[in-house]
Amino acid sequence: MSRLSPLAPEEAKAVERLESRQRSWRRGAYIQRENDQAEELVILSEGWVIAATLMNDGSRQIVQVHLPGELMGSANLMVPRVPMSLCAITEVTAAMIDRGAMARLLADHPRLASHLLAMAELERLTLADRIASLGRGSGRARLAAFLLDLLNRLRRLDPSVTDQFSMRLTQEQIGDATGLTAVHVNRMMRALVEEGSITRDGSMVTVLDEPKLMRLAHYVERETIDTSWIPEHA
Amino acid sequence: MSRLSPLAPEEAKAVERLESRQRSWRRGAYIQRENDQAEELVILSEGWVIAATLMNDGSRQIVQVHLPGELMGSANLMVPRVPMSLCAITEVTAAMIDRGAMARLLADHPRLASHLLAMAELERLTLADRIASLGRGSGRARLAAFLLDLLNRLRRLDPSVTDQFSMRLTQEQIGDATGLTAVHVNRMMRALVEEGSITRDGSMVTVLDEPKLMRLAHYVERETIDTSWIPEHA
DNA sequence: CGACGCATTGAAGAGAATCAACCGGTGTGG
DNA sequence: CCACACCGGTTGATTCTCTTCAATGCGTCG
Repeated sequence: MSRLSPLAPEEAKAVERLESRQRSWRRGAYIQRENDQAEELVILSEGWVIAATLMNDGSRQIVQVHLPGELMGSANLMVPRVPMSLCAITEVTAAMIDRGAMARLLADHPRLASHLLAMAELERLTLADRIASLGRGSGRARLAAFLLDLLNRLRRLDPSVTDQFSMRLTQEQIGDATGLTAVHVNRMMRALVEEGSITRDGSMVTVLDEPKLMRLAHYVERETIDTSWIPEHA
Repeated sequence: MSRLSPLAPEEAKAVERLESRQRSWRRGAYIQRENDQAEELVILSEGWVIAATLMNDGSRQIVQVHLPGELMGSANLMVPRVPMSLCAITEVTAAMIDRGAMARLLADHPRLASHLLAMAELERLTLADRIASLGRGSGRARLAAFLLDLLNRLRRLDPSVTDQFSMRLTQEQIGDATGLTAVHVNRMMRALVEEGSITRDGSMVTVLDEPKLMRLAHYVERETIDTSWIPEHA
């Protein structure tokens, strides 16, 4: 959260207290299941988590891939049932935050609502970009957008990341995220390799021609967010 | 906004003052253009507006259809450039809200940030549903979901709406929203008519078999939002 | 060793895009 | 007032992307 705009010391302390209740999950475990009673929000500290919804024909759509540091299930604050399953796709540790505790936090530190608002708006933009990618855009384009999104978010997380990262999703999961079948993901991945955009070595993906990928994906780099509108701390 | 949770009188007054600067646009006019300097948010009072982004291959993706009462371009508060064009598809009147005025409003009435947060989260859920619809789901399913979404939102807006509404988008625009071509929208629309799910008369669309449409669309009715977490007004 | 998860590859089929033409209504300028 | 252009909807024929079904290989783990 502090990446957006500095917190006052007592705000930071209050947030930290919330994060004390850490738990861990192994690969494949569900952190929250769709339609469960929504009691808690989750802050991801280690590992990758997917937010997905199951459709009544058995297919699955992965709506987001969460990386460490992100707040997950923020809608749980205000809906009675969990809208999307959260599933650990690697070893995961995360902090569970009670819905009531979150409400108290906002009551005690009203300025934090603005921070959450900024995060929510940012994610809304990301989702809008994903809608554009899914609605228009070939399989190759969707895949390119998906890879670039992951790469850029990992860069923000760890500045030592340059042009490669370890893909922690199976091709089946990539398909569920991009709206393709696993088979087609495989073929498109291969196509990206053959045209020289990327290379692969095991789970490692290296981006060779980023401008080309960006063009292919219609990728828009979202500019840094302006936080000057967040009220000053008293 | 007050539909979510009652506002204190002085909050309501402050919000109303913001909405005083009304303007109107004719069909087809742009209210905001992608990449413009982001100076203002917009509250829609009359008419329909689409939020769309243009891709570099010339195709367009409509991310949202805005109905009266909605806050549009809320991201403009925090990004330097308008992320998505707002285009009037009917006669439109709306209130322009200066970004600075919005910031002052949040500073003076910090509780309102919670309200905005609730609205943002709600829209995030809507966008997530749209992602699921676009990612998985045939043309018919996407179209069904699109129609049901509009119908249900119009119902919330005007309780006298039961099973029909006037579709204000052209088939080309429906295609841009559902990720299909205009031609295919036409065929799928026709298919929905032939299977007895809907009928059409001019721009009027009547839903004949709503349960069937909902099954087809994997439609999930989002439950009412819980606002008990919003801090009490002092 | 055998089961299983995951990546890979081939062949066939379905769904959607593309290209092209036509139609009715509406507006508009001569 | 009419001719014409234009927009939006409709339809047919063709092409292509992606899915589906099926089989194989490879590494890991019990």
